[in-house]
Formats: sequence, C-alpha cells, structure tokens
Amino acid sequence: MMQIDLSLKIADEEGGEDFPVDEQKEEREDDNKDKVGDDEQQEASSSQQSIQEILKTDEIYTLQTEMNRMKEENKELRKVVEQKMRDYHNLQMKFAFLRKSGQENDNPIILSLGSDVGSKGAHEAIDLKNQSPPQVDEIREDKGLGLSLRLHTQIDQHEEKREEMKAWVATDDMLHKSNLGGITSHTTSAMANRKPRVSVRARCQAPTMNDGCQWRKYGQKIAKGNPCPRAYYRCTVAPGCPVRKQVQRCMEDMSILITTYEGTHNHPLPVGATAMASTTSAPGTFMLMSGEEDSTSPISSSVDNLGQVRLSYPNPYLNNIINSTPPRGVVLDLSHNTHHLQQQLAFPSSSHSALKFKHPWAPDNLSYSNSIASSSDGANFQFSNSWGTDKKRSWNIEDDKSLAENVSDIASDPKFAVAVAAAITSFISKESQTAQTTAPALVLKDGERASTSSNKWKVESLSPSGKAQAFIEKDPH
DNA sequence: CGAGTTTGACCGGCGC
DNA sequence: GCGCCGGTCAAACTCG
Repeated sequence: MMQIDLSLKIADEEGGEDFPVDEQKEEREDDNKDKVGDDEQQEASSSQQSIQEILKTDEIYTLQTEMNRMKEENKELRKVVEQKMRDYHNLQMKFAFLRKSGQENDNPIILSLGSDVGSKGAHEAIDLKNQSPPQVDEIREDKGLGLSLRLHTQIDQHEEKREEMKAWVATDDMLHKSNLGGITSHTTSAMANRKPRVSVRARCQAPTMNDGCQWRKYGQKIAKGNPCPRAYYRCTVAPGCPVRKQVQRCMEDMSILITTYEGTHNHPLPVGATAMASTTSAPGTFMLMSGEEDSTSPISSSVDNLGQVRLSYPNPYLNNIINSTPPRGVVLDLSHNTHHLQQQLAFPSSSHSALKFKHPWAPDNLSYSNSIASSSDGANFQFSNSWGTDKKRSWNIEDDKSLAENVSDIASDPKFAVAVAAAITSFISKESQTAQTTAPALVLKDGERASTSSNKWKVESLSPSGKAQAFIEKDPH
C-alpha cells in the first residue's frame, strides 16, 4: 500500500559532481600546453596541480561522507517506513477485530486522526495499555500527531457522546465564522448486517459528482424533512453490479451534495475510480476528481448513537446529517477547506518550517515521521500510536510549526481522505463478510493485549491544533 | 433505436 | 393492523 521510494540516486550525484572536476582537469591540460618550457611556471603549475588534487581528494571525501550520511538516513527512513507499515497493518487488524468483537456490545470504536477537540470523553477514556487517565492527558499535552487507541467504558459512553457532539458544534461555529468553502465528505460504515455504506459530502454544482463510475438513475424520492429530492443510482459499469448510490442536496446548503454509496463493486473499476477499489463505494474517487476549490480541511470523525462511523472535517452541517438524514456507516466530510486549520495553528511562517513541511522525512524531523507520514502522492499514508515508546519525542515551537504545516498538507490532500476512507470501509466491508468467533482481544504494537469486552474504542491521533482529526467509531449494533 | 431519465406504483421495514 | 417512509420497479418519456 505504502511505497515511498527512498532510494538515493547517489550514482547520479557522483557523476554530476565529477563532471566539473574533469573540466578543471582539461583546463589544466590546456594551460600546461601554453606554458611548456617555463620551469617556474611548471613548478607553479605542478604545485597548483597538487593543490587541486588535494581539493579533489577533499571533495571526494566530502562526497563520500555525504553519501554515507545519506545512506544512514535512507536506512533510518526505511526503518520508519517499515515500522509505519507494521503499525498501520496492526491498526487495521485491531480495528477489524474490535468491530467484530464489539458487535456483542454497544460501545463504538472511534478511530481518530488528530486530537479530539473538546472531547471530554477522550480524556476520560481508559487507555488500551491500561494507562491511567493522567497518562492520557499527558499524551494530549504531548501534542503528538500519532495515532492512539482508547478503550471507552460503557459508563462514560453517553456522556462522551454528548461531549463529542459539543465538540462538533463548537467546531462548526468556528467554521461558520471563517466561512470556509471546500469539499465535505462523509464516510459511513455499514451496520453489522448491512452493506457497507459511505456517504460523501462535497460542494458540487453539478447534479451529481463525477466519481469515475457509470451510474444509471432508477428512482427519485422526496425524503421527509428535505425538500430536495433524493436520486437513486445504480452502477452500470458491469451488469449485476450491486453498488448503488443516493444523491441529495444538503438542506442547509444547496451547494453541498451528499452522495451515499452502498455495496461493493463486482468488477474492475474504470480509470479514475480505482480509489474505490478497496472501499465499498466511490467517495474517494469523488474526492480525487472534485478538484474545485480547496478540498483541504481538518479531518474528524465520530460515531453517533446510531452507530454510524463519521469521518469528517469539522462540518457545520453535521447536525443536518444526523437529524434529518442520518446515514449509517462511515461519513466523510470534506466540504471545508483547511485554511482555518492553519489559522488555528497561527504559527509564524518561515522558510525553514516550510522546508520541513515539504520534507517530513528530514533527519531533524523524524519525530514527526514517527507520528504520521504522507508520501508525495498523497494516496499513501500511515499512522502510528503516539504513546508508549514514542514519548521521547521532544516538541518545541519549531515542531509545532512544522506539524501544523504537515497536518494541513496532509489534510489538504484529497487522497489522504481517500486513503482513510478506503482503509475504514475496507475494514467494514471485510468485517461484514466474515464472522468473528475468536475471543475479543487486542494486540498492541508492543505485544500487549487488551480485552475488547468493553463497548467502545477510540483510536485517535493527537495534534497540537486539535483540528486535524478523524474518528472512527464502531457500530454499536 | 438504444440508453438514460422521469414518475407513479409497489414493497417491505418500522413505529404506534 | 395501519400508516408512514425509504427504497425499488417499471412503463412512459426524452434525447442523441
């Protein structure tokens, strides 16, 4: 899934560096031709040549040192990438595990990217590693962007949901103030015994979004509570494809198109829709193709009482979704850009931080790469937990600044959301197709195991801004 | 003429 | 059991 070409083209660099040396050598030869017979000049030329040889040797030595340094750096980066791959895979397994085991109880799983702003429940959550709540707080204070797992007890479940809703509303208010445009997408995971569903919210003027697939409209209804008609489409790429989608305008904001995909394609997807390959629907593809405006925004997701998974950017229209047409499953909300993320972070810009931002793998920035990594193509991403062995990270203003930019950059990439949606819906899809009979348990990164007998899990990454966040909650049903 | 859209009828789930 | 509502069907219609 994640492939980052970390190979260093040392050979090219060497060639490039050697070239000027050869030119200098030729120049020296030409000079020698013009000065044949002049002993003093020959001596001078000889000494000059020896000096140049020394310089050349120094240059070679410098290059070799640089090569070795880059090799070491490359090795470190490879280790980090491999570790991230393992973390991500483990997280996928955990999530699928938890969802399956959690079907017997009502507590949802919450996977979040970024800190859960104002989520009191998160603070009250019990850490998977049996850490005490103060340690959880410590994680938050750490301002890491890593991925953390939390186990929510049933006791604080309801209160936490209220707090999460409060957080949503608070974030919504900020968005209203900033009057941000952009794309909103929602991903909704399927109920345990239903087809996987993914809802995508996006600003789109067209009647429907171009998600790379072929659709045929088979019905239209005016849903209660929304004067905008809801259109029903089915995939016609291949006969018998069970995938269907519903398209409806948001009541509060007609510019927002809510597209809900359901089912899994039984055919290879056309070019441009490959992002759906690992998902149950096409929200990712939509996001890839809806390039209008700024599609970046902080990501957040949560689970409501209906057990739907909500993976969204802070969304002022969330209430509408919940109250009027509550989707089941995962909700991806990309209807807002992330300008406000940067505003919230409000760090003075500097070229240095910008450099870090563009090169998260810089040696002095590896602490970030331990938390979150994003490749240039954006479709590859990884998370890792930010607690446990990662406490040695040291944060400072520069880190915050770089992190803010990293978060913004990652969140701004629609492919990031695509990847998130793909991972989540992939889990959900797989889970819905397989029955889980093994004892509920969670294997942590360091080999620890945690019981999943409780009802609610939360996996979230922490960020200093608390704006780049994503939750995935387990369907309680 | 075929593919896609429209639209009223129909069906099943759910709550009262 | 009844009504409401979401979702689907299918005949009629439109369009290229």
